[in-house]
Amino acid sequence: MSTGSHFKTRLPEIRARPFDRKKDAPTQIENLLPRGQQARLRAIATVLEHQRANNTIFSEGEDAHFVYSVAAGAVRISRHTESGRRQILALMLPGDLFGLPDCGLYVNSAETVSPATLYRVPWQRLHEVLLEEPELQVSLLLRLAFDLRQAQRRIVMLGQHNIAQRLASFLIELSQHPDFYSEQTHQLEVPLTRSDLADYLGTASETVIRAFSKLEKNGLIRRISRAIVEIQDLDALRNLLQEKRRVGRLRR
Amino acid sequence: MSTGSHFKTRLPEIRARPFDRKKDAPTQIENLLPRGQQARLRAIATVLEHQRANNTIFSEGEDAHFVYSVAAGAVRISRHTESGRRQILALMLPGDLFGLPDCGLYVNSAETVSPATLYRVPWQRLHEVLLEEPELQVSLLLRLAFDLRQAQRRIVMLGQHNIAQRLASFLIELSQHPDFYSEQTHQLEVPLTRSDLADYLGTASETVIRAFSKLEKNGLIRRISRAIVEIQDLDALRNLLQEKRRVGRLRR
DNA sequence: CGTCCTATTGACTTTCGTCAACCAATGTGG
DNA sequence: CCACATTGGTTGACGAAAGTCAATAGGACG
Repeated sequence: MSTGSHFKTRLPEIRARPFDRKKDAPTQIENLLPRGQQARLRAIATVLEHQRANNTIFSEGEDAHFVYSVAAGAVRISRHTESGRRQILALMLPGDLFGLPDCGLYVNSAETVSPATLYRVPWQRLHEVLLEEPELQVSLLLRLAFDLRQAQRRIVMLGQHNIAQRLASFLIELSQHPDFYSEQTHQLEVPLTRSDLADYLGTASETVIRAFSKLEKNGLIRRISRAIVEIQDLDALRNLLQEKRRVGRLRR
Repeated sequence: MSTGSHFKTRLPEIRARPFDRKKDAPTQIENLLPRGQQARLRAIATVLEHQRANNTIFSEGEDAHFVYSVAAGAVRISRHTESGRRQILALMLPGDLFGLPDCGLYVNSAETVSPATLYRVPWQRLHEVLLEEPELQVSLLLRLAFDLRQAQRRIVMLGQHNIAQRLASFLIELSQHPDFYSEQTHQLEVPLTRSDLADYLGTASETVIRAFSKLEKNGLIRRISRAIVEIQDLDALRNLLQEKRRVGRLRR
Protein backbone atom coordinates (compact mmCIF):
# COMPACT_ATOMS: atom_id res chain seq x y z
CA MET A 1 0.00 0.00 0.00
CA SER A 2 2.67 2.54 0.98
CA THR A 3 5.16 3.56 -1.64
CA GLY A 4 8.10 2.75 0.55
CA SER A 5 9.97 5.84 -0.55
CA HIS A 6 8.83 8.17 2.23
CA PHE A 7 8.59 6.74 5.68
CA LYS A 8 7.00 8.58 8.51
CA THR A 9 9.93 9.05 10.80
CA ARG A 10 7.92 9.23 13.97
CA LEU A 11 8.25 6.11 16.04
CA PRO A 12 5.27 4.24 17.34
CA GLU A 13 4.95 5.86 20.71
CA ILE A 14 4.65 3.17 23.29
CA ARG A 15 5.60 3.20 26.91
CA ALA A 16 6.07 -0.07 28.74
CA ARG A 17 6.14 -0.54 32.49
CA PRO A 18 5.44 -3.31 35.00
CA PHE A 19 2.02 -3.64 36.50
CA ASP A 20 1.51 -1.01 39.20
CA ARG A 21 -0.99 -1.81 41.89
CA LYS A 22 -1.67 1.85 42.53
CA LYS A 23 -2.19 2.98 38.97
CA ASP A 24 -3.81 -0.04 37.35
CA ALA A 25 -7.31 -1.02 38.35
CA PRO A 26 -7.41 -4.71 39.23
CA THR A 27 -10.91 -4.96 37.80
CA GLN A 28 -9.51 -4.82 34.30
CA ILE A 29 -7.99 -8.27 34.53
CA GLU A 30 -11.04 -9.63 36.29
CA ASN A 31 -12.88 -10.59 33.12
CA LEU A 32 -10.05 -12.83 32.20
CA LEU A 33 -9.40 -14.46 35.52
CA PRO A 34 -11.24 -15.40 38.67
CA ARG A 35 -10.26 -13.70 41.91
CA GLY A 36 -7.32 -15.16 43.76
CA GLN A 37 -5.27 -15.97 40.70
CA GLN A 38 -4.97 -12.38 39.62
CA ALA A 39 -1.93 -11.66 41.74
CA ARG A 40 0.11 -14.32 39.99
CA LEU A 41 -0.61 -12.84 36.62
CA ARG A 42 -0.06 -9.26 37.62
CA ALA A 43 3.45 -10.21 38.52
CA ILE A 44 4.17 -11.37 34.99
CA ALA A 45 2.12 -8.73 33.15
CA THR A 46 3.60 -5.69 31.45
CA VAL A 47 1.53 -2.61 30.84
CA LEU A 48 1.83 -1.12 27.37
CA GLU A 49 0.59 2.37 26.74
CA HIS A 50 0.07 3.01 23.06
CA GLN A 51 -0.09 6.75 22.53
CA ARG A 52 -1.71 6.73 19.12
CA ALA A 53 -3.98 4.86 16.74
CA ASN A 54 -2.78 2.51 14.01
CA ASN A 55 0.11 1.10 16.01
CA THR A 56 0.78 -2.51 15.11
CA ILE A 57 0.64 -4.85 18.07
CA PHE A 58 1.38 -7.97 16.06
CA SER A 59 0.90 -9.23 12.50
CA GLU A 60 -0.42 -12.48 11.10
CA GLY A 61 2.27 -15.06 10.63
CA GLU A 62 4.59 -13.78 13.35
CA ASP A 63 5.80 -15.96 16.19
CA ALA A 64 3.37 -15.57 19.05
CA HIS A 65 5.07 -14.82 22.34
CA PHE A 66 2.46 -12.75 24.14
CA VAL A 67 -1.20 -12.69 24.98
CA TYR A 68 -2.86 -9.31 25.46
CA SER A 69 -5.75 -7.85 27.35
CA VAL A 70 -7.25 -4.43 26.72
CA ALA A 71 -7.31 -2.03 29.67
CA ALA A 72 -8.37 1.09 27.82
CA GLY A 73 -9.00 2.10 24.22
CA ALA A 74 -9.74 -0.26 21.34
CA VAL A 75 -7.87 -2.72 19.17
CA ARG A 76 -8.86 -4.16 15.82
CA ILE A 77 -8.23 -7.81 14.97
CA SER A 78 -7.99 -8.27 11.23
CA ARG A 79 -7.04 -10.65 8.48
CA HIS A 80 -6.08 -10.00 4.87
CA THR A 81 -7.41 -11.90 1.87
CA GLU A 82 -5.30 -13.11 -1.01
CA SER A 83 -6.85 -10.36 -3.09
CA GLY A 84 -5.40 -7.76 -0.73
CA ARG A 85 -8.63 -6.81 0.97
CA ARG A 86 -8.88 -6.53 4.71
CA GLN A 87 -11.58 -7.90 6.98
CA ILE A 88 -11.78 -6.75 10.56
CA LEU A 89 -12.76 -9.85 12.51
CA ALA A 90 -13.42 -8.26 15.84
CA LEU A 91 -13.02 -5.11 17.86
CA MET A 92 -11.36 -5.67 21.21
CA LEU A 93 -12.61 -3.38 23.95
CA PRO A 94 -11.63 -3.00 27.59
CA GLY A 95 -11.72 -6.37 29.31
CA ASP A 96 -11.23 -8.38 26.12
CA LEU A 97 -8.43 -10.86 25.58
CA PHE A 98 -6.62 -11.54 22.33
CA GLY A 99 -3.48 -12.96 20.78
CA LEU A 100 -3.89 -16.67 21.49
CA PRO A 101 -1.43 -18.46 19.24
CA ASP A 102 -2.22 -21.20 16.74
CA CYS A 103 0.71 -23.59 16.40
CA GLY A 104 2.96 -20.93 17.85
CA LEU A 105 1.98 -18.25 15.35
CA TYR A 106 -0.46 -15.39 15.31
CA VAL A 107 -3.13 -16.05 12.70
CA ASN A 108 -4.51 -12.51 12.76
CA SER A 109 -3.12 -9.01 12.95
CA ALA A 110 -3.82 -6.57 15.76
CA GLU A 111 -3.53 -2.79 15.66
CA THR A 112 -4.66 0.00 17.92
CA VAL A 113 -7.68 1.89 16.71
CA SER A 114 -7.21 4.68 19.21
CA PRO A 115 -4.70 5.37 21.97
CA ALA A 116 -4.85 2.26 24.10
CA THR A 117 -3.50 0.69 27.26
CA LEU A 118 -2.79 -3.04 27.10
CA TYR A 119 -1.69 -5.73 29.49
CA ARG A 120 0.84 -8.06 27.96
CA VAL A 121 1.43 -11.54 29.37
CA PRO A 122 4.15 -13.90 28.08
CA TRP A 123 2.41 -16.92 26.60
CA GLN A 124 5.06 -19.27 27.95
CA ARG A 125 4.50 -18.18 31.53
CA LEU A 126 0.75 -18.14 31.16
CA HIS A 127 0.94 -21.64 29.78
CA GLU A 128 2.86 -22.84 32.83
CA VAL A 129 0.35 -21.28 35.16
CA LEU A 130 -2.50 -22.85 33.21
CA LEU A 131 -1.10 -26.32 33.73
CA GLU A 132 -0.96 -25.82 37.48
CA GLU A 133 -4.37 -24.23 37.77
CA PRO A 134 -7.23 -26.12 36.09
CA GLU A 135 -9.59 -23.35 37.10
CA LEU A 136 -7.66 -20.95 34.93
CA GLN A 137 -8.04 -23.37 32.08
CA VAL A 138 -11.77 -23.34 32.55
CA SER A 139 -11.78 -19.55 32.44
CA LEU A 140 -9.86 -19.64 29.20
CA LEU A 141 -12.23 -22.22 27.78
CA LEU A 142 -15.21 -20.05 28.63
CA ARG A 143 -13.48 -17.11 27.05
CA LEU A 144 -12.94 -19.03 23.82
CA ALA A 145 -16.54 -20.19 23.84
CA PHE A 146 -17.61 -16.57 24.19
CA ASP A 147 -15.45 -15.51 21.27
CA LEU A 148 -16.88 -18.31 19.18
CA ARG A 149 -20.45 -17.23 19.85
CA GLN A 150 -19.48 -13.67 19.05
CA ALA A 151 -17.98 -14.81 15.75
CA GLN A 152 -21.15 -16.73 14.97
CA ARG A 153 -23.21 -13.62 15.53
CA ARG A 154 -21.02 -11.84 13.02
CA ILE A 155 -21.53 -14.63 10.51
CA VAL A 156 -25.27 -14.16 10.79
CA MET A 157 -24.90 -10.42 10.44
CA LEU A 158 -22.72 -10.65 7.35
CA GLY A 159 -24.78 -13.39 5.77
CA GLN A 160 -28.30 -12.14 6.34
CA HIS A 161 -28.35 -8.39 6.93
CA ASN A 162 -28.11 -5.45 4.57
CA ILE A 163 -25.65 -2.69 5.27
CA ALA A 164 -27.97 -0.44 7.24
CA GLN A 165 -28.87 -3.40 9.43
CA ARG A 166 -25.23 -4.30 9.93
CA LEU A 167 -24.46 -0.75 10.97
CA ALA A 168 -27.44 -0.72 13.34
CA SER A 169 -26.26 -4.01 14.78
CA PHE A 170 -22.80 -2.56 15.37
CA LEU A 171 -24.14 0.58 17.01
CA ILE A 172 -26.40 -1.45 19.29
CA GLU A 173 -23.57 -3.72 20.32
CA LEU A 174 -21.22 -0.83 21.01
CA SER A 175 -23.92 0.93 22.99
CA GLN A 176 -23.89 -1.96 25.45
CA HIS A 177 -20.40 -0.89 26.46
CA PRO A 178 -20.39 1.79 29.17
CA ASP A 179 -16.96 2.99 28.07
CA PHE A 180 -18.40 4.14 24.77
CA TYR A 181 -22.03 5.00 25.52
CA SER A 182 -23.52 7.43 27.96
CA GLU A 183 -27.07 6.58 29.04
CA GLN A 184 -27.61 10.21 30.03
CA THR A 185 -26.65 12.01 26.85
CA HIS A 186 -27.35 9.04 24.57
CA GLN A 187 -24.06 9.78 22.95
CA LEU A 188 -22.04 6.94 21.50
CA GLU A 189 -18.36 7.18 20.71
CA VAL A 190 -17.49 5.27 17.55
CA PRO A 191 -13.77 4.61 17.81
CA LEU A 192 -13.38 3.56 14.17
CA THR A 193 -12.87 5.54 11.01
CA ARG A 194 -15.44 5.06 8.28
CA SER A 195 -13.16 2.83 6.32
CA ASP A 196 -12.29 0.69 9.37
CA LEU A 197 -16.00 0.37 9.90
CA ALA A 198 -16.39 -0.61 6.26
CA ASP A 199 -13.86 -3.40 6.66
CA TYR A 200 -15.64 -4.48 9.80
CA LEU A 201 -19.06 -4.59 8.14
CA GLY A 202 -17.79 -6.09 4.90
CA THR A 203 -18.53 -3.15 2.65
CA ALA A 204 -17.05 0.11 1.30
CA SER A 205 -16.63 3.29 3.30
CA GLU A 206 -19.00 5.21 1.01
CA THR A 207 -21.67 2.64 1.67
CA VAL A 208 -21.14 2.97 5.41
CA ILE A 209 -21.58 6.72 5.09
CA ARG A 210 -24.79 6.27 3.12
CA ALA A 211 -26.08 3.95 5.79
CA PHE A 212 -25.29 6.60 8.41
CA SER A 213 -27.14 9.17 6.30
CA LYS A 214 -30.12 6.90 5.96
CA LEU A 215 -30.37 6.21 9.69
CA GLU A 216 -30.01 9.92 10.36
CA LYS A 217 -32.66 10.88 7.78
CA ASN A 218 -35.07 8.44 9.44
CA GLY A 219 -34.43 9.96 12.85
CA LEU A 220 -32.76 6.93 14.43
CA ILE A 221 -29.41 8.63 15.05
CA ARG A 222 -27.76 12.00 14.74
CA ARG A 223 -24.16 12.58 13.79
CA ILE A 224 -22.62 15.00 16.28
CA SER A 225 -19.08 14.78 15.00
CA ARG A 226 -16.89 12.30 13.16
CA ALA A 227 -16.66 9.98 16.10
CA ILE A 228 -19.75 10.86 18.14
CA VAL A 229 -23.23 9.63 17.33
CA GLU A 230 -26.33 10.40 19.30
CA ILE A 231 -28.67 7.44 19.52
CA GLN A 232 -32.12 8.94 19.13
CA ASP A 233 -34.22 5.81 18.89
CA LEU A 234 -32.63 2.61 20.14
CA ASP A 235 -35.84 0.63 19.76
CA ALA A 236 -36.15 1.62 16.14
CA LEU A 237 -32.59 0.47 15.59
CA ARG A 238 -33.52 -2.88 17.10
CA ASN A 239 -36.66 -3.11 14.98
CA LEU A 240 -34.57 -2.54 11.90
CA LEU A 241 -33.04 -5.97 12.47
CA GLN A 242 -36.49 -7.54 12.24
CA GLU A 243 -37.01 -6.25 8.74
CA LYS A 244 -36.26 -8.12 5.60
CA ARG A 245 -32.97 -7.67 3.87
CA ARG A 246 -34.61 -6.17 0.84
CA VAL A 247 -37.88 -4.38 0.27
CA GLY A 248 -39.00 -6.70 -2.49
CA ARG A 249 -40.33 -5.91 -5.86
CA LEU A 250 -43.44 -3.81 -6.16
CA ARG A 251 -46.37 -5.99 -7.14
CA ARG A 252 -48.35 -4.76 -10.13
CA MET B 1 -42.75 -21.82 7.02
CA SER B 2 -45.03 -24.86 6.91
CA THR B 3 -48.77 -24.27 6.79
CA GLY B 4 -49.34 -26.38 9.85
CA SER B 5 -52.40 -27.99 8.35
CA HIS B 6 -50.75 -31.07 6.87
CA PHE B 7 -48.12 -32.79 8.91
CA LYS B 8 -45.93 -35.45 7.48
CA THR B 9 -46.98 -38.48 9.49
CA ARG B 10 -43.72 -40.33 9.11
CA LEU B 11 -41.66 -40.24 12.23
CA PRO B 12 -38.07 -39.16 12.27
CA GLU B 13 -36.41 -42.50 11.76
CA ILE B 14 -33.66 -42.86 14.29
CA ARG B 15 -32.20 -45.96 15.80
CA ALA B 16 -30.24 -45.70 19.01
CA ARG B 17 -27.86 -48.29 20.38
CA PRO B 18 -24.84 -48.40 22.68
CA PHE B 19 -21.37 -48.14 21.24
CA ASP B 20 -20.36 -51.44 19.65
CA ARG B 21 -16.67 -52.12 19.44
CA LYS B 22 -17.16 -54.39 16.45
CA LYS B 23 -19.34 -52.11 14.34
CA ASP B 24 -18.07 -48.66 15.21
CA ALA B 25 -14.64 -47.59 14.08
CA PRO B 26 -12.67 -46.21 17.02
CA THR B 27 -10.92 -43.77 14.72
CA GLN B 28 -14.05 -41.68 14.52
CA ILE B 29 -13.77 -40.48 18.08
CA GLU B 30 -10.06 -39.98 17.75
CA ASN B 31 -10.29 -36.41 16.52
CA LEU B 32 -12.03 -35.46 19.69
CA LEU B 33 -9.89 -37.32 22.14
CA PRO B 34 -6.33 -38.50 22.52
CA ARG B 35 -5.72 -42.24 22.70
CA GLY B 36 -6.15 -43.87 26.08
CA GLN B 37 -9.17 -41.88 27.14
CA GLN B 38 -11.33 -43.17 24.36
CA ALA B 39 -12.48 -46.23 26.21
CA ARG B 40 -14.02 -44.18 28.99
CA LEU B 41 -16.06 -42.19 26.56
CA ARG B 42 -17.17 -45.13 24.48
CA ALA B 43 -18.76 -46.54 27.56
CA ILE B 44 -20.98 -43.53 27.96
CA ALA B 45 -21.60 -42.84 24.25
CA THR B 46 -24.78 -43.78 22.43
CA VAL B 47 -24.79 -44.27 18.69
CA LEU B 48 -27.65 -42.58 16.85
CA GLU B 49 -28.39 -43.62 13.31
CA HIS B 50 -30.46 -41.00 11.56
CA GLN B 51 -32.02 -42.60 8.52
CA ARG B 52 -32.91 -39.46 6.63
CA ALA B 53 -32.06 -35.84 6.04
CA ASN B 54 -33.71 -32.90 7.82
CA ASN B 55 -34.04 -34.65 11.15
CA THR B 56 -33.78 -32.23 14.03
CA ILE B 57 -31.03 -33.12 16.49
CA PHE B 58 -31.64 -30.15 18.74
CA SER B 59 -32.99 -26.61 18.45
CA GLU B 60 -31.73 -23.27 19.72
CA GLY B 61 -33.00 -22.47 23.18
CA GLU B 62 -33.45 -26.05 24.34
CA ASP B 63 -31.82 -27.40 27.46
CA ALA B 64 -28.51 -28.90 26.45
CA HIS B 65 -28.01 -32.41 27.77
CA PHE B 66 -25.81 -33.97 25.11
CA VAL B 67 -22.73 -33.32 23.07
CA TYR B 68 -22.48 -34.97 19.65
CA SER B 69 -19.81 -36.16 17.30
CA VAL B 70 -20.36 -37.04 13.66
CA ALA B 71 -19.41 -40.56 12.60
CA ALA B 72 -20.91 -40.51 9.11
CA GLY B 73 -23.00 -38.13 7.04
CA ALA B 74 -23.34 -34.40 7.59
CA VAL B 75 -25.09 -32.08 10.00
CA ARG B 76 -25.90 -28.40 9.60
CA ILE B 77 -25.53 -25.98 12.50
CA SER B 78 -27.81 -23.01 12.01
CA ARG B 79 -29.28 -19.96 13.63
CA HIS B 80 -32.39 -17.98 12.80
CA THR B 81 -32.58 -14.20 12.62
CA GLU B 82 -35.40 -12.14 14.05
CA SER B 83 -36.54 -11.53 10.50
CA GLY B 84 -37.09 -15.25 10.03
CA ARG B 85 -34.11 -15.90 7.82
CA ARG B 86 -31.75 -18.76 8.42
CA GLN B 87 -27.97 -18.74 8.44
CA ILE B 88 -26.06 -21.99 8.39
CA LEU B 89 -23.08 -21.38 10.63
CA ALA B 90 -21.16 -24.54 9.91
CA LEU B 91 -21.36 -27.93 8.32
CA MET B 92 -20.31 -30.74 10.64
CA LEU B 93 -18.60 -33.61 8.87
CA PRO B 94 -17.25 -36.93 10.14
CA GLY B 95 -14.91 -36.31 13.07
CA ASP B 96 -16.47 -32.99 14.04
CA LEU B 97 -17.89 -32.21 17.45
CA PHE B 98 -20.89 -30.03 18.21
CA GLY B 99 -23.53 -29.21 20.78
CA LEU B 100 -21.47 -27.53 23.49
CA PRO B 101 -23.93 -25.73 25.74
CA ASP B 102 -23.89 -22.07 26.65
CA CYS B 103 -25.28 -21.51 30.14
CA GLY B 104 -27.00 -24.88 29.89
CA LEU B 105 -28.78 -24.12 26.63
CA TYR B 106 -28.11 -24.81 22.99
CA VAL B 107 -27.53 -21.54 21.19
CA ASN B 108 -27.82 -23.05 17.71
CA SER B 109 -29.95 -25.62 15.96
CA ALA B 110 -28.64 -28.83 14.46
CA GLU B 111 -30.27 -30.95 11.77
CA THR B 112 -29.12 -33.79 9.58
CA VAL B 113 -28.38 -32.84 6.02
CA SER B 114 -28.23 -36.43 4.85
CA PRO B 115 -28.60 -39.79 6.60
CA ALA B 116 -26.08 -39.62 9.40
CA THR B 117 -24.55 -41.61 12.24
CA LEU B 118 -23.81 -39.68 15.42
CA TYR B 119 -22.17 -40.38 18.72
CA ARG B 120 -24.06 -38.86 21.61
CA VAL B 121 -22.37 -38.20 24.95
CA PRO B 122 -24.22 -36.90 28.02
CA TRP B 123 -22.79 -33.51 28.85
CA GLN B 124 -23.01 -34.15 32.57
CA ARG B 125 -20.85 -37.25 32.36
CA LEU B 126 -18.43 -35.64 29.96
CA HIS B 127 -18.11 -32.73 32.33
CA GLU B 128 -17.21 -35.04 35.20
CA VAL B 129 -14.59 -36.74 33.12
CA LEU B 130 -13.18 -33.39 32.08
CA LEU B 131 -12.60 -32.35 35.66
CA GLU B 132 -10.60 -35.49 36.34
CA GLU B 133 -8.60 -35.37 33.15
CA PRO B 134 -6.90 -32.04 32.42
CA GLU B 135 -5.60 -33.49 29.16
CA LEU B 136 -9.14 -33.90 27.96
CA GLN B 137 -9.74 -30.29 28.78
CA VAL B 138 -6.81 -29.31 26.63
CA SER B 139 -8.24 -31.32 23.73
CA LEU B 140 -11.52 -29.53 24.11
CA LEU B 141 -9.77 -26.20 24.25
CA LEU B 142 -7.90 -26.95 21.05
CA ARG B 143 -11.16 -28.00 19.46
CA LEU B 144 -12.80 -24.71 20.38
CA ALA B 145 -9.81 -22.79 19.08
CA PHE B 146 -10.14 -24.67 15.80
CA ASP B 147 -13.83 -23.85 15.55
CA LEU B 148 -13.08 -20.21 16.23
CA ARG B 149 -10.52 -20.03 13.43
CA GLN B 150 -12.97 -21.74 11.14
CA ALA B 151 -15.62 -19.17 12.04
CA GLN B 152 -13.15 -16.38 11.35
CA ARG B 153 -12.48 -17.78 7.90
CA ARG B 154 -16.19 -17.68 7.23
CA ILE B 155 -16.35 -14.06 8.37
CA VAL B 156 -13.70 -13.18 5.81
CA MET B 157 -15.53 -15.16 3.14
CA LEU B 158 -18.86 -13.48 3.82
CA GLY B 159 -17.37 -10.05 4.21
CA GLN B 160 -14.98 -9.91 1.26
CA HIS B 161 -15.95 -12.41 -1.43
CA ASN B 162 -18.61 -12.37 -4.10
CA ILE B 163 -20.94 -15.31 -4.48
CA ALA B 164 -18.91 -17.20 -7.08
CA GLN B 165 -15.88 -16.89 -4.82
CA ARG B 166 -17.82 -18.07 -1.81
CA LEU B 167 -19.03 -21.09 -3.72
CA ALA B 168 -15.50 -21.83 -4.92
CA SER B 169 -14.27 -21.51 -1.37
CA PHE B 170 -16.88 -23.98 -0.20
CA LEU B 171 -16.07 -26.47 -2.93
CA ILE B 172 -12.35 -26.26 -2.19
CA GLU B 173 -12.91 -26.78 1.51
CA LEU B 174 -15.20 -29.73 0.96
CA SER B 175 -12.74 -31.25 -1.48
CA GLN B 176 -10.23 -31.49 1.37
CA HIS B 177 -12.46 -34.09 2.96
CA PRO B 178 -11.81 -37.62 1.65
CA ASP B 179 -15.33 -38.68 2.57
CA PHE B 180 -16.72 -36.32 -0.05
CA TYR B 181 -14.02 -36.06 -2.70
CA SER B 182 -12.37 -38.70 -4.80
CA GLU B 183 -8.90 -37.79 -6.04
CA GLN B 184 -9.25 -40.33 -8.84
CA THR B 185 -12.52 -39.30 -10.44
CA HIS B 186 -12.30 -35.69 -9.23
CA GLN B 187 -15.90 -36.07 -8.20
CA LEU B 188 -17.16 -34.13 -5.24
CA GLU B 189 -20.31 -34.98 -3.37
CA VAL B 190 -22.14 -31.86 -2.24
CA PRO B 191 -24.38 -33.03 0.60
CA LEU B 192 -26.48 -29.84 0.65
CA THR B 193 -29.46 -28.77 -1.37
CA ARG B 194 -29.12 -25.52 -3.28
CA SER B 195 -31.14 -23.64 -0.72
CA ASP B 196 -29.13 -25.05 2.19
CA LEU B 197 -26.07 -23.95 0.31
CA ALA B 198 -27.64 -20.53 -0.14
CA ASP B 199 -28.19 -20.20 3.60
CA TYR B 200 -24.62 -21.30 4.14
CA LEU B 201 -23.17 -18.77 1.71
CA GLY B 202 -25.48 -15.96 2.77
CA THR B 203 -27.40 -15.65 -0.47
CA ALA B 204 -30.46 -16.96 -2.37
CA SER B 205 -30.70 -20.38 -3.98
CA GLU B 206 -31.12 -18.88 -7.45
CA THR B 207 -27.89 -16.98 -6.98
CA VAL B 208 -26.10 -20.16 -5.93
CA ILE B 209 -27.34 -21.85 -9.09
CA ARG B 210 -26.14 -18.98 -11.24
CA ALA B 211 -22.74 -19.21 -9.58
CA PHE B 212 -22.67 -22.94 -10.39
CA SER B 213 -23.58 -22.13 -13.99
CA LYS B 214 -20.85 -19.53 -14.21
CA LEU B 215 -18.16 -21.86 -12.86
CA GLU B 216 -19.35 -24.56 -15.26
CA LYS B 217 -19.40 -22.21 -18.24
CA ASN B 218 -15.82 -21.23 -17.46
CA GLY B 219 -14.75 -24.87 -17.31
CA LEU B 220 -13.86 -24.96 -13.61
CA ILE B 221 -16.46 -27.56 -12.68
CA ARG B 222 -19.05 -29.80 -14.27
CA ARG B 223 -22.38 -30.68 -12.74
CA ILE B 224 -22.86 -34.45 -12.96
CA SER B 225 -26.06 -34.63 -10.96
CA ARG B 226 -27.81 -32.69 -8.25
CA ALA B 227 -25.33 -33.69 -5.62
CA ILE B 228 -22.24 -34.60 -7.64
CA VAL B 229 -19.84 -32.03 -9.06
CA GLU B 230 -16.72 -32.85 -11.01
CA ILE B 231 -13.84 -30.53 -10.15
CA GLN B 232 -12.20 -29.85 -13.48
CA ASP B 233 -9.71 -27.18 -12.47
CA LEU B 234 -8.94 -26.92 -8.80
CA ASP B 235 -6.17 -24.39 -9.36
CA ALA B 236 -8.49 -22.09 -11.25
CA LEU B 237 -10.93 -22.33 -8.36
CA ARG B 238 -8.15 -21.26 -6.02
CA ASN B 239 -7.12 -18.43 -8.30
CA LEU B 240 -10.66 -17.18 -8.28
CA LEU B 241 -10.16 -16.24 -4.63
CA GLN B 242 -7.30 -13.94 -5.59
CA GLU B 243 -9.52 -11.84 -7.81
CA LYS B 244 -11.29 -8.70 -6.78
CA ARG B 245 -14.83 -8.85 -5.56
CA ARG B 246 -16.12 -6.85 -8.45
CA VAL B 247 -14.83 -6.16 -11.94
CA GLY B 248 -15.00 -2.41 -11.63
CA ARG B 249 -16.46 0.12 -13.92
CA LEU B 250 -15.28 0.33 -17.49
CA ARG B 251 -12.98 3.30 -17.93
CA ARG B 252 -13.89 5.65 -20.75
C1' DC C 1 -48.15 -42.07 -14.14
C1' DG C 2 -49.24 -38.36 -11.41
C1' DT C 3 -47.36 -35.78 -7.29
C1' DC C 4 -44.09 -33.41 -4.85
C1' DC C 5 -39.87 -31.35 -4.27
C1' DT C 6 -35.80 -29.44 -6.04
C1' DA C 7 -33.20 -27.32 -9.74
C1' DT C 8 -32.93 -24.09 -13.40
C1' DT C 9 -33.65 -20.11 -16.23
C1' DG C 10 -35.56 -15.49 -17.43
C1' DA C 11 -37.15 -10.88 -16.30
C1' DC C 12 -36.93 -7.17 -13.56
C1' DT C 13 -35.45 -4.23 -9.63
C1' DT C 14 -32.78 -2.94 -5.67
C1' DT C 15 -28.60 -2.67 -3.40
C1' DC C 16 -24.12 -1.87 -3.37
C1' DG C 17 -19.23 -1.16 -5.20
C1' DT C 18 -16.35 1.92 -7.76
C1' DC C 19 -14.84 6.26 -9.61
C1' DA C 20 -14.55 10.99 -9.11
C1' DA C 21 -14.97 15.35 -7.23
C1' DC C 22 -15.26 18.15 -3.32
C1' DC C 23 -15.26 19.48 1.62
C1' DA C 24 -13.50 19.71 6.46
C1' DA C 25 -10.15 19.06 9.89
C1' DT C 26 -5.60 18.69 11.17
C1' DG C 27 -0.79 19.09 10.97
C1' DT C 28 3.62 20.92 9.17
C1' DG C 29 7.07 23.84 7.66
C1' DG C 30 8.23 28.35 6.41
C1' DC D 1 0.42 33.20 11.38
C1' DC D 2 -0.45 31.43 6.91
C1' DA D 3 0.14 28.47 2.63
C1' DC D 4 0.14 23.92 1.81
C1' DA D 5 -0.21 18.93 2.13
C1' DT D 6 -2.48 15.06 4.04
C1' DT D 7 -6.02 12.50 5.76
C1' DG D 8 -10.66 11.35 6.42
C1' DG D 9 -15.63 12.36 5.39
C1' DT D 10 -19.40 13.25 2.14
C1' DT D 11 -22.06 13.32 -2.04
C1' DG D 12 -23.27 12.21 -6.90
C1' DA D 13 -23.17 9.32 -10.96
C1' DC D 14 -23.07 5.04 -12.91
C1' DG D 15 -23.05 0.20 -13.63
C1' DA D 16 -22.42 -4.50 -11.85
C1' DA D 17 -23.94 -7.89 -8.62
C1' DA D 18 -27.39 -9.99 -6.44
C1' DG D 19 -32.40 -10.51 -4.57
C1' DT D 20 -37.19 -11.46 -5.79
C1' DC D 21 -40.93 -13.15 -8.53
C1' DA D 22 -42.48 -16.24 -11.87
C1' DA D 23 -42.57 -19.96 -14.92
C1' DT D 24 -40.66 -24.29 -16.34
C1' DA D 25 -37.94 -28.55 -16.26
C1' DG D 26 -36.40 -32.76 -14.08
C1' DG D 27 -36.08 -36.46 -10.71
C1' DA D 28 -37.53 -39.42 -6.98
C1' DC D 29 -41.05 -41.94 -5.17
C1' DG D 30 -45.20 -43.60 -4.06
